[in-house]
Parts: sequence; structure tokens; C-alpha cells
Amino acid sequence: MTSGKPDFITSPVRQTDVARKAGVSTATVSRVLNGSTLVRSEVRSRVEAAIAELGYLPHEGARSLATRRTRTLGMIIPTLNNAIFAAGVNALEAEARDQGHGLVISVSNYDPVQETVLIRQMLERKVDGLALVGNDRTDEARDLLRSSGLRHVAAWTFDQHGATADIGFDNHAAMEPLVAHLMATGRRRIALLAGVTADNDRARARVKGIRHYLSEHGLALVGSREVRYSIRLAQAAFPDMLAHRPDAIICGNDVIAYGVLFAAQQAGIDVPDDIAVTGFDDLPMSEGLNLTTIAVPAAEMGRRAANELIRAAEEERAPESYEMQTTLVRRGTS
Amino acid sequence: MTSGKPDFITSPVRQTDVARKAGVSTATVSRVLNGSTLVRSEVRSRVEAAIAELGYLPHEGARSLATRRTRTLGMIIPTLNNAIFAAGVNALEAEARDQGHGLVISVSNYDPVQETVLIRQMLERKVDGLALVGNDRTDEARDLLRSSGLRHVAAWTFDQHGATADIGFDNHAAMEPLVAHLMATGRRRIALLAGVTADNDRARARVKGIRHYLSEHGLALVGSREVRYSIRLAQAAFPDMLAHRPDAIICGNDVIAYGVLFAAQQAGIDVPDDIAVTGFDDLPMSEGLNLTTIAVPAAEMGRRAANELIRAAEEERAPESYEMQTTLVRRGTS
DNA sequence: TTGAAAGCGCTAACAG
DNA sequence: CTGTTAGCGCTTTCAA
Repeated sequence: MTSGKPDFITSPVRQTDVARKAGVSTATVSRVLNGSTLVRSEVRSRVEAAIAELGYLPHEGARSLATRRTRTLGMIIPTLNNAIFAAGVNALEAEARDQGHGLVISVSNYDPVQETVLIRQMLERKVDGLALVGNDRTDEARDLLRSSGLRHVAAWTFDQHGATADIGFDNHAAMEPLVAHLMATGRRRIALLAGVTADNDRARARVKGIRHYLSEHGLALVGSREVRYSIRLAQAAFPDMLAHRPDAIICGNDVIAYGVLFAAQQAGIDVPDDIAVTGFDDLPMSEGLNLTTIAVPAAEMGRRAANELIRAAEEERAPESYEMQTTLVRRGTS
Repeated sequence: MTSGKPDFITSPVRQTDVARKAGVSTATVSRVLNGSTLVRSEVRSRVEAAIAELGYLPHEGARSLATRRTRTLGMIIPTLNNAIFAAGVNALEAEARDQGHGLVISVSNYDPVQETVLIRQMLERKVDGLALVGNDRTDEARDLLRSSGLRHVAAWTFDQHGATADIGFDNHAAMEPLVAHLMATGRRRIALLAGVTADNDRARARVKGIRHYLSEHGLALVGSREVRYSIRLAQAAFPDMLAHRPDAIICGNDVIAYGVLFAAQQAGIDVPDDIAVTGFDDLPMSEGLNLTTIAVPAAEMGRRAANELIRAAEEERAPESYEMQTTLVRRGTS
């Protein structure tokens, strides 16, 4: 770029250097940097020239210390190896970036204790806002959040009566259309291959929803078990499911459903003629596999969470809840 | 937790408060915090008690300003909506966290100009190390990296003669076993459905590799085109591929291969009898779909990158390159 | 419109 | 072993 000077390795150009070069005070440089209107345009361009020539880059950390705002959002997610969460992070990052904010991300591996540690770290990093997933939290984490006053939202969940600002959907209610659809298509022997429900309020709510809506039709699950998020493990669990002689298998998420689909294929069992299979998430792959599933507004939640967090920080208020909708996507497996 | 005081919202407890409560200087509190050995154990426990009672959390930003280390790594990836990248980030984050470092992540959407902007932001945030993907970069980005002296590595690529520290694999050489395998199984009319090669040195290297190894067998591609990373778009491109009457379709990545597989199925074309199909990445899904592909060490790269970046910062040296291997995974589609 | 000076919360010599 | 004293690089009154 600006050739001329031999650009030595590591050039710690500070505001002072710019100020000296432009013949102004650091206060003025700061004003130019922050777009203050009370700077004569002649001075402004002089400063801007100095900034360009020196290749000055403001020190965000120092700025944060002085302003008490980090322009950084934090996010703690269970895992990134789940495409639906990755999509949420992707959207949250994009929105944060558009609003001039950075994103520091941490993975809790579905462990509330680990999450608590991470929340503490986010507090130390003084992020302007924190996005969490769900509402299964340790008491300590809750305390940390409350006493620090850190603005935070819980995504992937929505509870009208909850204490946190939820930006997500009602996992319980989301199952209603699915159960109704299965009923309408004549399925009666329904089995459930759920995701792990321990430390996962979303998974639990879905299971509860399924049982609830089934019971409204005078039915109960003919069988039920849990598997971890893995195609292979779901495949391996298929025989167990089969033992209940179901005419439909509701899966806790799309990945589990994929495993069931592959296992059924290998076992020579026809889907949907012999057994219907459904998922949850609606990953891109599900269209190709023709999987009936429930679409989750992952990108929308990410965007909304970032936006709400930033807005709340600017307006110095608590973030608000937003309820989003899931939609049943009927395809060939049911 | 510590009930008693009514825990008012937002309690800015600083080191000074802890120091006063424990009857020591802030320097001593700092020493306790940083595990210095020159603190009498009696004093140490007094300080620790004060920290616990007050619920004091050190201010990472202020600490960074004083130490000139942020204990934070940066990563700029093309997208998170690609499971293979998400896996890399997941591993990098885990390793960074294990080493007591945070991770700030940004997405460039495969745009070098955007990436340049993000690099500048990473510079302003003073991350201790930066992980990038590939080596397609603007001159400005290169300048920024060089003149700042920011420690960085390029993942997903490996060039013996490159200037950057590469932590990845040779995309060109990775195609050799695949082409050899196709040759060995009698395929001669090979078509390529590549990923987008613009601003993507990895994709270009793979294409070049395929052509190179094919020519060693006296062959050339019977057809070739690019598609974006999308099952649906790949599906839509299938007829074009078919027009070349190929007996094998090499796909630039697994997702494209999935699209081809679905399209072939719908068109009633048998895989692998009529046409062989191969991918690149070896996503978890590929086992279920029985896709022949090339496994990429995503997690290993992430872990290694974090580790090398942190190590290099500690030892105040430049990060070093690491070459990793891809492996051909022969399955049912070829 | 601009500059001087006082911090933001912490660590790091340097004495003692 | 512990306290004192300077800053780290920026923003922000308060005067001018």
C-alpha cells in the first residue's frame, strides 16, 4: 500500500504519534476517530492523513477501558458440530458485524457447569451482551447473570412466564402440528427416538409436548428412548425402536432421523409405507432426503438476538423476548 | 450464592475493593490472581476470601492493556454454514479454551475484501494470534499482516514454499489417490462438478490436481463446471453433467456430491453402476450415504492451529507450518 | 473548536 | 514477601 517507509515488523503506532504528526492533541484525534462534529474539517483531514500515513489502528481494548463498552457480543452454544446451531451463530455473527460488533464464542458441550465457567469468562471480558441457548442453567450461573446485570438472552426457547428474555420458539407447542399430522395420516403406534434430555430443556419440552398431544388423542408412545446427536448411534438404535412395532418414529432432530432412515433402508423397511419417520430442525439435507420435519428459525433467532442485545445496550435497557414460529414441513417420509 | 447482601444489580467490584477488604495492596491482589509464588499463604487465603465474598471478577480488558496480551485468539472463516469449517472452529475453540484463551470469530463469506476488513478489526482487538483459511488474500491484507507482525496461520492449505505458516494439507496432492482409484476401477469418462474457485485457492488447487493426475493417465475431463455450496444447486446442475455422458463425477465437496446423488436417484441412474460419484470432506453424513470421498483433518487442523498460535505467542516466535494428510475413503458410490 | 489533565482497572518494576 | 509508583492507549470533562 503506502510504500515509502520500509514498514518494520511491529510498529506500535499510538494516538500520540498521530497527534504529533498532525499537530493536534490526542483529544482531537479521538474526536476524529469517533466522528465528532466539533472538529474543523481542515483539521479533520489533516488528522485523517496522518492516520493513513502512519497506518494507525486504534486499540480497541484501551478504548473499551475508557468507554466501558466493548462493542463485543458473547455467545455460548452447546456445540458447533450441530449444523442448526452453526447456522444460528453464523447469523448472529453477521448481524453483530453489520452493527460494528465483534463476537466471542464459547462451546459448553451441553454441560451446565462448563457453561457457568464460560459465563464467568464472558463477564470478565465485559461483553456488551450475551446470547445463550435454552434455560437449563446452574443456580450459580443464574446468580452470576443477575448480580452482574449482564444483558443476556436465551435462544432456542420461549417461555411466556420465564424470567429471561427468550428469543426463540415454544418447543412444547412445536410438536402439536407434527402429532396432528401423524394422527391425520392414520399412524397410531408411535415411537420416539429423542435426543438426550439431560441438561437440555428444549429436548425435554419436545418430549413432553409429544406425550401431551398424543394423550389428547387418547394415545401414548409405544416406545421411547434417547440417543446422542449422531447418525451412527441413531442407526444403531433402530432395532430397539423396531421392537415396539411402531408405524411411526418421531426423531428428536434431523440427524437422528437420518440415521433411522439409513437403518430402515438397510433393513429393507419401507418409509413411509411401513413406518413414517420425522425429524426436527429442517437441515438443508432434509429436503434431499425428503424428510418430514419441523423447520426451526435458526438464522432469524441469531439475527434477532444480536440485534436485540445491541439495541438494549445502546438504549441501556433490558433485552426483550421475541417469540418465533416453527413450521411443520411435510415431505415424503410420512 | 453468598446470600446476605442484597446483591444490587451491577456491582462493579474492582481490585481496589478486594485490596481494601483484605488489608493488602492491589499489587498483592494481582499477585494472588496471577498465581505468583511470592505471596505468604496466609495473605493469599485472606485475599481469596475477600475475592469470594465480594464476588470479584478481574477485568480482562484492563489486564490486557497492562500486559499487552489479550489471551484471545481470532479466527476468520469463509462461512459457518459448511459443517467442515464448523468442525474446525469447534476444535480450535476447544483447544483455545483448554489453554485459557478466548476466541473471537468472524465470517468473511468467501470475500477477500471483507476478509481484509476483518483482519484490520482483529488487529484493533489485538488478538494474540489469528487463524485464517487458505491463502487467497488481498495485497492490503498481506501488508496488514506483515507490518503488524500479528502471528497468524493459514489452515486448510499447505504450501511447502509459501510465506505463511500453513496448518493443513496439500489440496493438489489430495486428489491423486482419488483419481488413481477411479482409474483402477475402470472409469475413463470423468466429469467434474467443482465448488466455486474464485477467491478460493483450495478449490482451485483441487481442480488443478484432478486435471494433472488425469493427464498423467493420458486423460482429460469430459466436462466440468462449478456450483455454489448447496445441495439444491448441485442437484440442478446434474443434467449438465449428464450431457457429457460421464462414467464418474468428481464433486468438489460432499455437499455437492449429495446433490448429485439425489439427482441421480430421481433420474433413475444407478450409482455406482452407471456413474461413480465422489466427494471431498467426509462429513458424518457421507458414511450413511455410502459416499466415496476424501477425509479432511478438520478437527486436527483446528486444534493444531490454536495450539501453535498460543505456543508461538508464549515463546515469542513465529508460528510454524504443519502438514497434515487427507485420506481416500472408498465407499459404495465408486 | 481545541487542549490539558484525569482517569478506565490492571500489572510491573523498583524499593524496602 | 509486600507496597509504591508508573503507566498500558484511549476517552472525556472542563477550561480556554
